[in-house]
Amino acid sequence: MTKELPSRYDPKETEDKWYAYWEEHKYFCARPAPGKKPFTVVIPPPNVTGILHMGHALNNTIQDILIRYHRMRGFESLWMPGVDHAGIATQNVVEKSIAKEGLKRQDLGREKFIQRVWQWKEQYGSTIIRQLKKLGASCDWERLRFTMDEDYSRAVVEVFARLYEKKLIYRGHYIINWCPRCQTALSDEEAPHRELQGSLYYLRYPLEENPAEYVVVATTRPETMLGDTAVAVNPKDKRFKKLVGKALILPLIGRRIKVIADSMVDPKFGTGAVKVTPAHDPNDYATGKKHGLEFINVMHPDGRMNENAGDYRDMDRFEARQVILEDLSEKGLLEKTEPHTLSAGHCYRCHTIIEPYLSRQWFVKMKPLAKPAIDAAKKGKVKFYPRRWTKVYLNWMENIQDWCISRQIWWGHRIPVYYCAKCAETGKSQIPNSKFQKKKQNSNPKSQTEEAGVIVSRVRPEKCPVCGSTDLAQDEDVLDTWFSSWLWPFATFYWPDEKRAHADLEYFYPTAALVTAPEIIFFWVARMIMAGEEFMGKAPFSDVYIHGTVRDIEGKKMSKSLGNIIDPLEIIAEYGTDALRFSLISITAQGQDVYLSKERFEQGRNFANKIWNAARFILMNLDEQAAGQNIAPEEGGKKTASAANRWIISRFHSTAGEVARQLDTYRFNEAANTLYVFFWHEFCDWYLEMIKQDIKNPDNQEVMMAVLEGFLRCLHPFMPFITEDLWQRLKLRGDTSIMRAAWPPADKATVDKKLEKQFASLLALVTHIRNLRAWLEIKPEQQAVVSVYPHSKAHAALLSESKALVLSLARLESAHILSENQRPEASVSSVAEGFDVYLHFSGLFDAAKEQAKIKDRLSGMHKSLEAKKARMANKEFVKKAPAEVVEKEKAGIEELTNSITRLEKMFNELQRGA
RNA sequence: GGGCUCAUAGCUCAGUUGGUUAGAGCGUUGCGUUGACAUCGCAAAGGUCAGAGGUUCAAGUCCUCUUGGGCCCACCA
Repeated sequence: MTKELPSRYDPKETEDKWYAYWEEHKYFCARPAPGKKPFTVVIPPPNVTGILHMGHALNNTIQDILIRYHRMRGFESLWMPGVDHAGIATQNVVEKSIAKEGLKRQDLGREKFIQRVWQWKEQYGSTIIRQLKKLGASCDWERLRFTMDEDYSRAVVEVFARLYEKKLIYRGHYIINWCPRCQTALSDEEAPHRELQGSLYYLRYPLEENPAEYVVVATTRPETMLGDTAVAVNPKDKRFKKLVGKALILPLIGRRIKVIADSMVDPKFGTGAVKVTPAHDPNDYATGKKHGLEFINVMHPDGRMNENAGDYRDMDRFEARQVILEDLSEKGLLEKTEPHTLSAGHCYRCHTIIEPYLSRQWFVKMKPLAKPAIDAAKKGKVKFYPRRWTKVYLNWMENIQDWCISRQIWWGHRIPVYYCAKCAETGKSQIPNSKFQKKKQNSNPKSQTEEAGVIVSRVRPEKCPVCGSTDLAQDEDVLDTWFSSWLWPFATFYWPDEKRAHADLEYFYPTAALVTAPEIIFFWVARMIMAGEEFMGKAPFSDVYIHGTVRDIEGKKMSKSLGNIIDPLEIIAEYGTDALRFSLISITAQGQDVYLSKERFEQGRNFANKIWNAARFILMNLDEQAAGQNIAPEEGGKKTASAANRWIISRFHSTAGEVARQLDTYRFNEAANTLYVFFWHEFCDWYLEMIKQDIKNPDNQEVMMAVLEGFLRCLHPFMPFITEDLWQRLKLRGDTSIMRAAWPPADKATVDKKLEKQFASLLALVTHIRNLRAWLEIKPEQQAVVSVYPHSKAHAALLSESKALVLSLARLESAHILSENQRPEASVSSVAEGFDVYLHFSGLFDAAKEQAKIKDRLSGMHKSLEAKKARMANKEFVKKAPAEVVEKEKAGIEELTNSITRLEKMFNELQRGA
């Protein structure tokens, strides 16, 4: 079995091979298992147009670690994968692709266009899945879901119908966020505000009775003045008191508009007089409703001015702005222009400035849905990691606005609403069909009334249930993509199809943890909690882990347009998947953004190589007899006698326990770091170096192998490929894959803290000797001689047991053990914790230099000792600090005093000698 | 306007619920030994934990303020 390995780890040799092996053996599959606890994670479904970026890489590595870790801990671990149809994004991509053929979607028509989208999906839609597999994601691929699948769509329609029946969905004319480029309505979340450098324009509106007088209004969007139907002032504003009720002539259009009084106007802003455009501003809309103003829409859906815009008709909104300003200026009606920073909504898909636009849309009434979801977070049924996101979540939930869910695009779930032309004409409404609905209606007669001719149906109705007409037309709009995503944790289990869903949904829902980025909290996390509470009666997950945003080294978000992208697939090709995963994880502190540069991945690659070479070394030196033994560190610890072996076994278990604790609390970077330090520095730099010269010793054989094997299991969730590969080469245990092996159990019996501490002092002794050697420039090949005086019997015992180790680690010919008051001639001295050490040295060296060195150390030690003494002298400290801490201080004083005494003695001896 | 977050070694960052002389990676300096690894080893230098005040026996860690970055939310036309 001991085959010669190359001296460098080559990820390309292992990754695809082992991934195929795992898939073939169905190790990723999870099925309800009685007696086993489930551990479920649903993937944040990437967009079907997605290609793997660093954000995905981080997000999915975290999930994979959780899943693999829990799988090894004996949970039935399910990672549910899937892809999101991403309405607007996908439609945009396909529109771009047909544009190459000179086609617009309108040229194809709805049906053909949607066919093209499906074609596109068949061709490119699995890219992201392939890439996730490259990343090592251990999803149960047999369950792969797509939000536009027939089953999934059924859930979407069901949810729409239920909410409509509960009167939580309604249709209405409101100001919504409109993207003139995508030509669709957007929810508030889809139109994030960005700051802009703009101007505040002061416009003069002449009085009807005396055109020489005017009211000055300030605006940032002068083109909307074409739709003005009033000017508002604050009723308490003395400046305008006499103008209220008077008429103004709207310039350029010539419309007669009134001056109205409304307390919402801030007299301190601008001129104190506000133009009111009820069809193009949410505030003005409210004012318009309140005062019964006219709503005049002046824009086409594509952002050009419409027939109400007079001479500006068909100009783009920004072009119209310029021309209007010129025209006003010409007429002397542009008083002044001031620079002004404003914030405006931007389309989250195409970044176009959105237009507040009056249109008829479908909405979800959110307040009733939010309530249980707020409770869930407040009662700790849903916990955020880091905790601070709870506040962000609650703040949003408590101020939640109704959700605009209709989109004027073609790719998505078509709204399950049908209109009966005949009923609309005659004004008959759909007959309420559920008892619940009736009750609600009665108890709240003011709730919205049924609209005539509107039929909401789970299946396409043959004829109108009211009048029997077959003249039915389905709503042209589709639903917001997030209206399907919010059902993800249960719709993926075939809800509401009870037959199909039952066993899985029962077993795997609610899920354990959701892993996502902060910008998704409102879009998705909050809404999933609401949907879970509403339709399942339970929050969909108990933990939400929010990781940081991946940024470039300057802190900028990675984006194509900035050209600062680091492509994870490139990193995989260059450094390997394990390196990518490990490096990403080790720099991802809980809740902090990740600042990334390519060099960061060297650390991961180097670590993989280090592991590879340590394993190579062990395999090369393994006796046939020891090979194939079924030894785990769990068992190995009790058998072995040598201090070094007991030490490394104890350290291994301490490490495993610590890593488990860190993973259980989502401290991934700390877990990665703990494993790194243990393996590299303790296992390789110290332990393997210790046993090197006695490597054929059966105890050593057993322990080095056992610790390596156990370590590989601990590391597997982080670096799945190299760990599997080496584990297979060791073949120590009966399992067929490291994935099937158990995470090392936390066995406190094998952890010996006292031994660990004592052993550390032995290692410190070695470091001291090496330090002296380096200081005296003793060549490595030159074997030195030391004399050591141990401060206690325990130290003496440990030293004599492990003398051989010290000799080889410090490259010594011999080490004499001294009794008190012996100082060898021609030596240079130092004091380690628990030992005086004298390095025999007959060459030239400067005693003064040595003294200076000792003095330097002494001053540091004195400072520390004084601090400790002061603490112990403080009665409050002794009284109030925990006994453990006081004990520690006491021991520290003793130790320090001892060391100081020893050092001072040396110092004085040197003084005398000089 | 409200909220969150960051400031620790030359650089990039860790540092659990306060508790030895504050850590890592990279970089720097010196030395490299019987072939696991130069993608390596050994040793070393380098920090008044942004500033000021407070709470506490004890503060990098908790509180307040200041300075300077970043982010999110909000209907200032």
